[in-house]
Amino acid sequence: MVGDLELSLGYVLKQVHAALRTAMDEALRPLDLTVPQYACLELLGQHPGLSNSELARRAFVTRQSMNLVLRRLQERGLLTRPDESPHGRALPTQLTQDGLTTLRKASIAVRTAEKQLFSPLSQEQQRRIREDLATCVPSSVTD
Amino acid sequence: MVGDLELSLGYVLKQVHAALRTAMDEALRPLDLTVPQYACLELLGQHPGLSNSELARRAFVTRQSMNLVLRRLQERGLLTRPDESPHGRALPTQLTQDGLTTLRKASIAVRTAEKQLFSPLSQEQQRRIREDLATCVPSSVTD
DNA sequence: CAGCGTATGTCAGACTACTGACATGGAGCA
DNA sequence: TGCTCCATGTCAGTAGTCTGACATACGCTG
Repeated sequence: MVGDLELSLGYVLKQVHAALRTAMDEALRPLDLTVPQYACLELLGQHPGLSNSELARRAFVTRQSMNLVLRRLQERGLLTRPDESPHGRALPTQLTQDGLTTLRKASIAVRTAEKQLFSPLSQEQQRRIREDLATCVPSSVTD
Repeated sequence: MVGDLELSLGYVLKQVHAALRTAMDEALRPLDLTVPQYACLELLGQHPGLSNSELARRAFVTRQSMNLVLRRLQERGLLTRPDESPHGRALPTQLTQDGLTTLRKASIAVRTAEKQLFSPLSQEQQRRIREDLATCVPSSVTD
């Protein structure tokens, strides 16, 4: 009993997260992409050569789940993985030209949806929330 | 390409949400409760007599999913549903004494975990974030 | 050099949540 | 009254994610 659920930061966080998820789903549907798939592309766009495990950590899913995501995207020709590992067992992943093109479209769609969701807030408010919330994230994820 | 993912409010939101989810899972495990089950109990604690569909909406899952949650909790004797509907088809749900007891323990555990997660933020910062984020939530959910 | 611990990729099984569908009960209206 | 529309509860099938497990590859250390 938190008194009132609306007064719980956790509950409000969940509300906004759910709304964001729905908005992203709708924005990505025309591109035939799921949210995890988009997350994978976006991560690879900013950090080319990331391994399956690294992608999984940053997308907040397990290695096994990300593995399936990678396979689907590879079958669609959006990314490539080497057959042999250059070092250790990690297989560095790269976006293809098609992958980059799809990412650009998806990124615009998602950013538009996100922008609309947070439109009630000023840029200053958004910046403040982002910075404040970032301090709550364990640094192990940020590196 | 958002420039930098860390600068995307959506990504930070997802990070914090994932951290909260993990913290809640760990806090609830000793009580043998999942997050959706806890959400169900908490909602019933604050709004006794809520129907399956109402619970589903407020917990951000489908009616079908919430239906399974209710059954499990009913089998465990934490809540009761009437065999016949007093009005329409909606079956108003009530917590049992055991349900209330469990809810109290769970609520404390969750609140403690939540408190720790947001400990880097002052009360004033938490209040501000909560109010700001609340303005982004479609009012249809809040009613 | 051999052994241990750790990290990665992958396979298999179980579980959870979702989509689609159907029947039932009420409210609103011609 | 009879009809439509909507909300609810529930059943079945599907897809996604997780846990558990195993083999492999590297770094460290005695």
